[in-house]
Amino acid sequence: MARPKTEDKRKRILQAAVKVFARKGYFAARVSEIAKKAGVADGTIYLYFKSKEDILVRLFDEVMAEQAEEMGKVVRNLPAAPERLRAIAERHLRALGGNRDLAVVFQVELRQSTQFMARFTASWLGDYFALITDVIEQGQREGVLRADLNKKVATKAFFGALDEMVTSWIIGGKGYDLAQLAAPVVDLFLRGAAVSKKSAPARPALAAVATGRGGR
Amino acid sequence: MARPKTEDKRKRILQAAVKVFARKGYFAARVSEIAKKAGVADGTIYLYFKSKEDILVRLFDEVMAEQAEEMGKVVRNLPAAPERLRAIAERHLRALGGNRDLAVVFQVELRQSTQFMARFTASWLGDYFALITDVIEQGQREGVLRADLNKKVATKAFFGALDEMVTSWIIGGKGYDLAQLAAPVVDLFLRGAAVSKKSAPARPALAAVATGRGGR
Amino acid sequence: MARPKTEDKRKRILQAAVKVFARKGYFAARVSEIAKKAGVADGTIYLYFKSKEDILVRLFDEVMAEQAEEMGKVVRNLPAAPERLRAIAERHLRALGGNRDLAVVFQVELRQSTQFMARFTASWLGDYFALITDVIEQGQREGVLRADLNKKVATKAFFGALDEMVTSWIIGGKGYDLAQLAAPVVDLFLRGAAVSKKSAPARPALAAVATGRGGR
Amino acid sequence: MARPKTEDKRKRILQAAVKVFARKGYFAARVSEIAKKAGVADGTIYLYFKSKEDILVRLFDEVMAEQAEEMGKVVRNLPAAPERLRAIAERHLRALGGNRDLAVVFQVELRQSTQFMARFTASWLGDYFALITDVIEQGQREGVLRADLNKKVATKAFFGALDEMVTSWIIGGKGYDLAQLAAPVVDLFLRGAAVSKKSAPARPALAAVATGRGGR
DNA sequence: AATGAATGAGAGTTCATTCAT
DNA sequence: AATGAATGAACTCTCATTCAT
Repeated sequence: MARPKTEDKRKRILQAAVKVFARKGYFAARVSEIAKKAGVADGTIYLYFKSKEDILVRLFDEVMAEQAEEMGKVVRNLPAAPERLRAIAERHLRALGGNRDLAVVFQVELRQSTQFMARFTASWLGDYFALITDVIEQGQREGVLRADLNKKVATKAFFGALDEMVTSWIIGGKGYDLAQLAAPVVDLFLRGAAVSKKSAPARPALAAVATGRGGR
Repeated sequence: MARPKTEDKRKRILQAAVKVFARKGYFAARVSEIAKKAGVADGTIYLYFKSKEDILVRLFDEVMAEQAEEMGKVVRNLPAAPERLRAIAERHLRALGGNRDLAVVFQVELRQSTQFMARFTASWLGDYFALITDVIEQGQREGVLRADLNKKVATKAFFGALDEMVTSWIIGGKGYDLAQLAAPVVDLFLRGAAVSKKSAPARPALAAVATGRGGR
Repeated sequence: MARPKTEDKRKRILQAAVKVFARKGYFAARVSEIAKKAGVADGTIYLYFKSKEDILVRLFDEVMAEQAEEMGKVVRNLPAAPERLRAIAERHLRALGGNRDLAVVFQVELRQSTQFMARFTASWLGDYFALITDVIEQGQREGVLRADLNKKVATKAFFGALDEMVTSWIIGGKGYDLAQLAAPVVDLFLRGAAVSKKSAPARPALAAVATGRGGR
Repeated sequence: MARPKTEDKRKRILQAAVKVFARKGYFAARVSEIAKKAGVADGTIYLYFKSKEDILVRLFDEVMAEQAEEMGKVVRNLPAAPERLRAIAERHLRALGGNRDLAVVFQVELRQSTQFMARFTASWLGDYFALITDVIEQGQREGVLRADLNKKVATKAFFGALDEMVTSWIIGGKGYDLAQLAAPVVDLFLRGAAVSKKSAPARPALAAVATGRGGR
């Protein structure tokens, strides 16, 4: 029964870290404050993590591992590329929209330095990008996505759009439901902003859906 | 001509700061290193800037003021919304793609903290977003952009896509020409990733899938 | 007995500070030198004191608290005003004459600024003045001290005389016994410097006491 | 006509220094602030003074030279020791009571360090003490002052009493006339605080003088 | 004589990390 | 495993002084 208590402590430290990093920023965050919030002694943190930076790294890794697994499941359960993209967007926005502190850490604190970013890109973010690229590729093979699309550009544009939704949501602090933006974002990604040259007066039905909210 | 030497010194400090911030990151950057690289004494920096943070802030403000002005000119000289978006994208990518160090500072260092970000958003970034939103609105009025588009979401998606191009370019370190991505990004933004349903009889089945509902 | 080591460390820092302040002066004193002399790390000082200034303030407060208590006891155990004044003078001179470094800190370093002085006056020095004034008042009521005396002026003159004995002793550096000056100072304060017009050939006994040494 | 302007500048610097030292304290005083208040450039100060400390030293020396001369005159013009002491006290208190800023510098700033104090004592203060001692000695020879008095102790007590009047006046900040304390202080010094045992009815005339006012 | 931009040495303080208990 | 007192390296900024003009 030693493990559960131990695991509990580790988790408490991680949760405390999310809060402190989010409120103060990684550099201004004090290890002693994380310890205090986690209800452990300063030194105890070093029984579970190598260093302050290690806390941030593990945080990212663990959240990402969880997300990656679920993301994989979700995608596998859907057949067509558009639905898959929609599901990805929704998960992405729901995961971060559900925990503002975590979102702050992911959007802001994890981007402290080129080295940090390069490292994360190399590990999890690379996988995420690969997942999106795969779906796009599949869409192209199946003929639902334009074959003349540059896959990499499309992948980055897709991710960049989602990423910006999250960042704006954090900064805006308006508290709207982030996940609701999944639909309009994916719709825009698929159909584009321009009026389809041959399409008639546009579909009023869809318009109603796509409009709606979407705070800044 | 009263202080060419003085202005020169100020500029040298700013340029040195870009380099040092880019290589070390804002926090790890040492004021003394900036001074050394600028060829001035440590104390001299404080004749031109209030603090280390002030250097970063001025850097951002001055680059942004310059960009904002040129961005305004560029947009005013073009009539249609699509061309304007293309011009914005090109300027955006060219401005950052032309100076990797500056790009690093803008993509990474300036996003150190929510406070920093909120502050920059409030000043220049807000104007930039407004400019994009205006162009989109105009396009909607003129009937070239879909009227059922959520302007804010579209603005963020547009910016987010560009932003991610820059970030990926920095991290990739591959050294390709960033500005070349302007065309595909804008094309994707305008036409979308999906195959246009009516342009060619297309595959009805798949088209139905791509249309689908508006999501959630 | 929970923290003999801790208390010991605090005391060692205070003692080291007295020495360093006395030799170098408050401003020129280096925190690192105090730490070294106390046998602790620089940072350790900040576990016990808020700042360099705080060391000085605590030093004063703690010495004064101790002195004030003993001074009160001494005075309460003596009935007549003259004896009480004599006891005060003796304690005052003995307290500072027993530790030259401490005396330097009290006579010189603590008077660095009007703010410092005002602050100390407001706290302990005010109490000390009040004690002296009380004794003088009592003497007047009892008819041993002249009723036409301005109490406040007398209080300041009494304190000023003692204070100057200490200062001169410090600067002179001759190393005589400061406490021996208590008798002549109080004698002068009580009887005055002038020849008592009606008093006969003067009292040889007291003269012997008042003369003695007391070099500057 | 070069000299007057130059002398004027030197004087302006000295006057500015008195104000700044008094308000900020010697250490916190900024040379640039003195320059600004004197209406000269920072560098100009170094044409007239060797260093910041030199300003303080000159300040003291010049004021003291002036005072010493006048003090000498005053004393020479009076025959008896008691009158001379009264004149000294009055000059002392009037000189400092007439210029609070100067008084602050003399009472507080000049006592920054044992070295400072020792130095000043060695030069002017030593002369001042010698003057007082001489007068006391003379009084003893003439039989107006007690022969059994320790001259040095009496000198210090006399000076200390005056010194404390000034310090209290500065700290109190009440703004009463400092010079008015000369009479009661000297009266106390000469006649003492105790009721003269044999002079029963006491001298009403002197009593009236000794009472009077006398700020806090 | 006067200027004031430039210099650069210098120190208080913080805080991640360690380690004796 | 847990503690938390102790460590000490590290860094921004200030300001007396200089010197080219």
